[in-house]
Amino acid sequence: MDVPVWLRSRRAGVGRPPERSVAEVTAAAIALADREGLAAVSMRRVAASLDTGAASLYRYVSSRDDLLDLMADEVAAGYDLPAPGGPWLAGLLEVGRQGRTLMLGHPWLPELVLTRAPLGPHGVDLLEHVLAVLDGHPADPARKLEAFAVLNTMTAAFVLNELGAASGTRMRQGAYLAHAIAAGAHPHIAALGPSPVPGRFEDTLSRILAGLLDDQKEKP
Amino acid sequence: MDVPVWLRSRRAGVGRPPERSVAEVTAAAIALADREGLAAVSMRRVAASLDTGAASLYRYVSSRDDLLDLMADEVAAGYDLPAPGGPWLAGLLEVGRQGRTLMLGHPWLPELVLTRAPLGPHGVDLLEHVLAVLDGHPADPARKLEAFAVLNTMTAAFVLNELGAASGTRMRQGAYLAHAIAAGAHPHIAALGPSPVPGRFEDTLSRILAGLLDDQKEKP
DNA sequence: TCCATTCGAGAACAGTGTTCGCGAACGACG
DNA sequence: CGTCGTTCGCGAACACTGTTCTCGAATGGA
Repeated sequence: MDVPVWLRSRRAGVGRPPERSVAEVTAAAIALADREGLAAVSMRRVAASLDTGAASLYRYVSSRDDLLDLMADEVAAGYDLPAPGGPWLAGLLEVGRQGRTLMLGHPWLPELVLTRAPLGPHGVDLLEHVLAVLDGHPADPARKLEAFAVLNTMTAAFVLNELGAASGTRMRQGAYLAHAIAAGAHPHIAALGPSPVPGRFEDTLSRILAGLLDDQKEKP
Repeated sequence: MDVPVWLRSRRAGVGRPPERSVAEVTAAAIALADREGLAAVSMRRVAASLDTGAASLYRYVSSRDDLLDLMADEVAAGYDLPAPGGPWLAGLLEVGRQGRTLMLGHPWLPELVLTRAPLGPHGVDLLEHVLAVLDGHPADPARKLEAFAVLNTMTAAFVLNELGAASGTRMRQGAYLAHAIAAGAHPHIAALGPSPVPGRFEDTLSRILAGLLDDQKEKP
């Protein structure tokens, strides 16, 4: 289909009524991903967790990618957006904090956020909220949109690193780094000392957003 | 294997010599990805482009993921790193510029950079260069490492957007955005006007890096 | 000339996303 | 109640996928 997943035509009271709903399918896929990771979310496995066949899912979802988009947007329903007000940076940091919590609870989300940018209903709500937070700010609309994208991207990338450090994924790159140090020829890397760990999330995000938006010498 | 791809044991002059090399396999995979995208890089298709069977590739590469890591690092060989010197921000911006060019030439790269962080030999060289550029800078080692990660992540994310805008991928989210605007209830989004396009790459990157590193009130 | 060692690669396994087609189930209408 | 148009469920099939097993072939050093 050419049309986005979220506004496909609804039924017209005629014909056999469906036994399940898009929301149920999405919920099953999210539960499966939470339990066994994104790779386990195959049409057959999702269908099996609903006691049905893989082909049936295509009545609710037009492709696996659609299902992934639905999953991401559904999790974005978990944002608890406060009324905008107060300093804009604090408002954006709150969004980042909540995003990080959501992603830590659904470790498959960062990859989805980083590689596709589908903006379903809840994503649009989030964007609306960010724009509201930035309401009095003098920056270009384009720059505000950019700030929204940077906020999401950096949060996802940060959480991906956090999760990679928790599992042993960090070991693999660390192993080669150690080799590169031992081989000499990389003095600055060697001078770093023993694996300095990246800093706090909020501090980093705050600096980045401030650099992007808090420029006192705005273009006239 | 537990050990990274880049330092697996070399041959010992005994037995039948291999007919191909890791570099050849990597080059074939890169050529295929350039031509038909990352999804086309299957073991069978890469093998076919080398006139051999899929199983043979496992003599050079221990998994498809390994091959992807090799591809990413091989492209990173294309950086032309100048001697460090001059203002650090200009040095980092030059790295970003070159990274963007590399990624625009290999549209499958951003996804790889965003979702995995394997740091092969050329990635390590790049890190060494960035640390050299940042040599006199007073920031923590951890923050310098973070700046390196942010530089790569933001470049990849930016190029991914650029590529998505060039193809019709942008249409899909734009379509739903338009619907959200028409439905009311999102006044700030509606106030943005007709699809403001994100700003220039170097300007954005410059602001972000400056915010991250150029803080005059460093912690004592 | 052996022969340990390595390489090449066909065959097979256990999956994958997606499409087709048909029987079954339903709401509205007569 | 019976019919009818429409929709749904889903088994079967297709064209792939990554990976492993296996075994014959090739090789260079002794």
